[in-house]
Amino acid sequence: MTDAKTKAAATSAVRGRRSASFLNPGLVLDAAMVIIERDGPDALTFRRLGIELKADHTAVLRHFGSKDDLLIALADRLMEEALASFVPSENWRETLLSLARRIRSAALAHPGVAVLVAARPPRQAEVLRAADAAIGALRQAGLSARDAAMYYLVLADASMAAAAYEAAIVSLDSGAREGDQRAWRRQYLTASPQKYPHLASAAQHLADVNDQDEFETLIGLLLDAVELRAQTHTGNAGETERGGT
Amino acid sequence: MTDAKTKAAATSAVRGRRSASFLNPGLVLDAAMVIIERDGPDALTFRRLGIELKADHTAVLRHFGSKDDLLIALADRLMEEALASFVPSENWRETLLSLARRIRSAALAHPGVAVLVAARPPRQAEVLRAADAAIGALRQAGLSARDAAMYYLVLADASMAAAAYEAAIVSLDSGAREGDQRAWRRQYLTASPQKYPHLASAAQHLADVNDQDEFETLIGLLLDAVELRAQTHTGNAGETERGGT
DNA sequence: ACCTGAACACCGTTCAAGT
DNA sequence: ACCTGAACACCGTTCAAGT
Repeated sequence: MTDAKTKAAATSAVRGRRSASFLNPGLVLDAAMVIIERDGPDALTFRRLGIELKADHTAVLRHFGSKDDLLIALADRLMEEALASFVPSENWRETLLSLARRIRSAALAHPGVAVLVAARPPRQAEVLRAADAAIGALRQAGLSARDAAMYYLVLADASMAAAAYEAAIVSLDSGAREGDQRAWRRQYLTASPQKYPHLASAAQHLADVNDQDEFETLIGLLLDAVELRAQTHTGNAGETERGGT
Repeated sequence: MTDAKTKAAATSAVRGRRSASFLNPGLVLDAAMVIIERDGPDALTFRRLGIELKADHTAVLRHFGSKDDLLIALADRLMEEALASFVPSENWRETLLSLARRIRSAALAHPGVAVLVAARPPRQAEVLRAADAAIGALRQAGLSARDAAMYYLVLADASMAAAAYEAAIVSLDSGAREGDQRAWRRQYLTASPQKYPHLASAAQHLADVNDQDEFETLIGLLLDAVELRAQTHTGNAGETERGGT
């Protein structure tokens, strides 16, 4: 890192120019985040990047081979931002809850980026650290290595999927989002109590739920069930009773 | 419906032509589904629709005002397909499990469509019927109307989000998907056991998990936790102990 | 009432040319 | 070693014109 910077500075000094290149991957990613958060995910184009960076729109291709490469790099940056300040707690539930909340916060802080990159697994050391902490927490709860692996995947993917889903709705242009929301509320609030008695009796409660409560409830339910299974297995004999593969 | 068809037939008879219009919304949606499943979600363009329908690419705009309108109609069709054959079971867990599985099956049968439309709530009577059955199942489990509303949303959105997440990964062009998969597996299978002891001990188990087992585990955990809370509340006094609003 | 086709303002990516 | 700018093969959407 420092080495590369030094070398770049030396090169430009030798050439007697301000710099050999005024663009670098970090600057491109900064500009990409700015564009997405300011103008939405659809606004991320090479031509807009060119304007933002005051360079020709094809110059970016010297640092990222394609738009897909740019998206993968954005995924890494988002995950790094989500997990950099994470520290495992002594309490295993706290550890897992903190990870889930960090994923959601990062996705909602940059919904446009989250929508673009949710399906791309990051290639980032931070993720290994978080995965290790999460699996450790599940072992601490009393689960076998195999169960811990499965429940880690369920928790991680459920958090990612729920966060991306919320981000996708937030990322719709506000016109479409409000139209959708209004249409759906109207539909269940005015549903026939004869045809849909259960829906009608719960309709007002449905309208009252907010997204954060829903996410917290989702994670809370999953952790409750994990805790229940960990206790059951411990109570049985410290081994799962299901047969091997 | 029949009325409109009759009128259209009469018009073409009067005109002495084969038909007043050879395009209609149903034909356009059929063609859109064919294109997406055959060539991927990015291939859904008006020009490709024009070729598929043997019409000018702007003719579609006579039936759907914009591409967004087309996507909303596709969302409706996908949800209708998922829920049309659904019948509630006497067992509340079966009812909820069946709904979750139907959502996943529909999304994986048409992953390209699912990716495009996951964030758009459908405006479809089938969804009201399913929501009523799901909330009824939760009441049957012993939950209050408010808890049933919350848990319905959690279950429905978790199913949708997980199905859309899986569909998004399936929809990546196979080159990108395999590269992602390989990179991520390699990362945790070769992770340093000193730095990441818990991850290293669970790595082989992580590699063995398949997507369907993961989805079933997710829904199983959620239903277990819902059952646990329903029992707890019933045991207390038939009322939740938390304060109002 | 529906379809056509030209046109407009955009895309990502390639490639020869500059410095 | 990096940037430029023309070019190519695409997009969604509009609009005057046909039948």
